[in-house]
This record gives sequence, C-alpha cells and structure tokens, in this order.
Amino acid sequence: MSDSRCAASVGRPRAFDPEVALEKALEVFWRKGYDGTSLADLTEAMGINKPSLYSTFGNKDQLFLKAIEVYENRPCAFFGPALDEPTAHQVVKKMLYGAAANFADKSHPQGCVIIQGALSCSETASTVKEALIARRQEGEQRVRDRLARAQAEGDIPATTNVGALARYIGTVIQGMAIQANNGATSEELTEVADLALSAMPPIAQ
Amino acid sequence: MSDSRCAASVGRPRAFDPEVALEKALEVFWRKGYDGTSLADLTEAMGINKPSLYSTFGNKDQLFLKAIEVYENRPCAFFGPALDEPTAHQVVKKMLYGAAANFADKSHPQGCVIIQGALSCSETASTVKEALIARRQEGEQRVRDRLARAQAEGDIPATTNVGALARYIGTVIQGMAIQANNGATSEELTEVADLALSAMPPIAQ
DNA sequence: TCTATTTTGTACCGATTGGTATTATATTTA
DNA sequence: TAAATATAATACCAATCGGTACAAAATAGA
Repeated sequence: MSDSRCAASVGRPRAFDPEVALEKALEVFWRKGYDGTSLADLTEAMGINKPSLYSTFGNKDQLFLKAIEVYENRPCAFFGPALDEPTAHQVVKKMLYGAAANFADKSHPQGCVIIQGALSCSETASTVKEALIARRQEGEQRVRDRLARAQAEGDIPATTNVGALARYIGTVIQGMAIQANNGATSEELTEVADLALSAMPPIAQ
Repeated sequence: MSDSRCAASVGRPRAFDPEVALEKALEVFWRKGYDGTSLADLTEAMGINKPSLYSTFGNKDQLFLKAIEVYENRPCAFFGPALDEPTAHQVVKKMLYGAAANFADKSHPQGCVIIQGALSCSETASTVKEALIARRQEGEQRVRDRLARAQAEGDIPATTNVGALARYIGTVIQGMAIQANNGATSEELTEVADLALSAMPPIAQ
C-alpha cells in the first residue's frame, strides 16, 4: 500500500534520493531513448545498483514512465502554462516560443523525451511507445480544447477548423524537437516559431 | 574492387536477391529503428542467415546505410521530384502533400526512416545517427538552395529569409513524420500541409 | 543488547546481443 | 572428372541484455 518511493522509518535507511535518481534516469532516457538505454547506463547515472533500482522503481518500463512524469512536471515545462494564457494567439505564441527555448537548451538533452523517447522501437518497448503516443495525443487534445474555448470566446473565427489547427501546432512542435536534435539553436527555432505563427487565423472582431 | 552486391560468375550462386533483401531490411529498420532492430529480426525478414548478411552487406551499420540509400531512391520518394517543380509555391506544395500521402501510407511503416531511424539512440548507433542528421541537413540545404533560386527568379519576395523558410518547411515535414507515427491519416496530414502552406510568402510581382 | 526490518553490494541467472570460424554444397572452369 | 571458387548452413564466440537470489550492513523499536 505504501508508496515504494517513500523511505520506510524502520530498517536500513536509503542511501540515495529517489527524486534525484529519477532525474538522472530521465536524462539518460532523454538522450538515448528507451531501446538505447541499458540498465548499466541507468545504474551508473543514478549512482545506485540494480537491486536498489528494481526495489524502488519496479523495472525498466516503470522507471521510464516515472521519469517522463518527472519530465512533464519540471519547473521549466512550457506546455501546461502556455494553455493558461488569456488569448489563443498568446497561448500558441508562448507554446512555440517555449518549445524553441526549451528544446535547444544545452543544459539538458535536446528535443523532447515524449516525442523521441520511443519512436521507432523494438517490440519490448511497445508499452512505453504506446504510452508516449497517448501523451502526445492528449497534449494535442488539450490544445484543441483550448482553441475551441477561444473560438467560443470569439478569440478566433468561428470558421476555423480547430482540430486541424491543433494538429498543425502539434506537428510544428514535434518537428522542432527533431530540429533540436539536428543541432538547431533556440534562435533558429524561434524563427521557425514566427513562421508557424503566421498560419494562425486573424483575430475575430 | 568488385561490388560486394554483385554476384560472381564462378562459385555457388547466391540464393537470394540482394535488392529484395535490402528492401526487407529497410522495412525492419524503418519500423523498429536501428537500436530496436536485432540481427535476428533482420535475417528473419530478409530470409537469409547471418554469414550471408555479413558477406553481402558488411555489418549492421553498413546494412542500415545501404537500406536508407534504397529508401531515398524509391520510386515513391517525393522529396527530390518536388524540387523540380517550376515555382517555389509548387515545390513546397508538392513536397508537403507528398509527405502527407507517403508518411501515412499503410503499405509500409509510417513516417520516415531518415527522421526516426536513430533519433535518440545508444552510443553504438552514433555513426548512423550522425549519418541521418547529415541527410536531414542536406535535405534542408537543397530546399534552401531551391528557394534562393526562386528568389533570384522573382518567384518569392527578395525580403524573404529563405534560410528560415527552408528550416520551417523541414520542421513541418519532420513533425508530420511524428504525426504519422501517432496514427494520423493522409487526410489529416494534408490539412496540416494546407495550414503550413499559408505561412508561405505571397507571390512576388 | 537483541530482534525485526529494510537497503546495500555482490554474484549470479538464462537469454540475447553483434559477429565469426568452419564445414558442407553448388557452381564454373580446366 | 577434377580443381577452384563462392555461398549456405550450422555451430559457436565473448559480451551484454534485463532481472534476481542471497548475504552483509544499517537502522528502529523492544
């Protein structure tokens, strides 16, 4: 019943911080992908040995899923906060600029682990692959819902196909992740974001 | 000196067609990525055994590189032919529509092996990863060169930043590959292409 | 101090990884 | 028919894969 990530009061105390170890695991999965990451890679980066990893996080699959949960809740995450902007244009602008700044940030691996963590992969990775597809589609759904709200608020024209627009925005963000992997800078990605923004419908009167 | 893929006149004749085997290998790499593909996957799909694979194609790396060469020269490849269109608008339109039709085509794996074959990967795959990055950048360069020509021909305004525009088009195409992996249909991708096209600069007078 | 409890480190598990040595087989040339 | 040549199939290699059994070590409570 108790959370496996919560240290017990009795018994030998845990010698590592699960939160820190999880961030280290995320860094490896982000850079190498699920298939490209071995348990040896993980234990070395996390500074723990395999039995500690398994008793604390389950197995490789579960560790990956917990790591991407950390990814989505990072303080520098840009996706969720962008949806809170007051207008559709501001939402999309903040989202694309956020992707441009974040994906090319050299303080962590380039791109986005949700997009590139298990794209083309082995059958072993199919569980996490499906999980990542679901997350991407959920993200797109949230954009679509936000655009529909903007449409109801008269923020974008009633004639706009919000499903197609949300998919387009998702496409650009996903492409920007590849670009970041190609070595594109934040400045270059911001230029891409500006061009992408020019496809937005005019502000409804 | 002789091409390893060319059967010799003397000795036991080869029992398989290297071209067909290469297409089978491509199919596997395309679907599973470099890291996710094992030699067992390859030999099973290609219908040959490991010594035949190694004597004919070198090793896993070289087989992958030969497979993506096949990919780029397929009859249904859309990238190169699109560049031959007479105007910049037609070039970009044919390219984006081609990606929409091709990436979601169910007669082969979804997306693009150049984009997703070795994105986040192990150190073992770093050679092919770098090769794929180079191919993507080369593709973008070809688009940039074509747009610069169009600009010289008065096809798009002199004020247009062709570097940024080429990068934007590359970004959309790369994003469409992810979308196809998400399960997007050709129709949905065509809607994305139409929105992307609206970012094109007006035709210069 | 003794016991119960939990985590640690090491050593190990069978299966699979990419790659190869070796032998049998099928062909052309002499 | 005999030799030369090249491919096929099998069996094998060390290394690594994800995962675990087990015993030593470190704590809390009695």
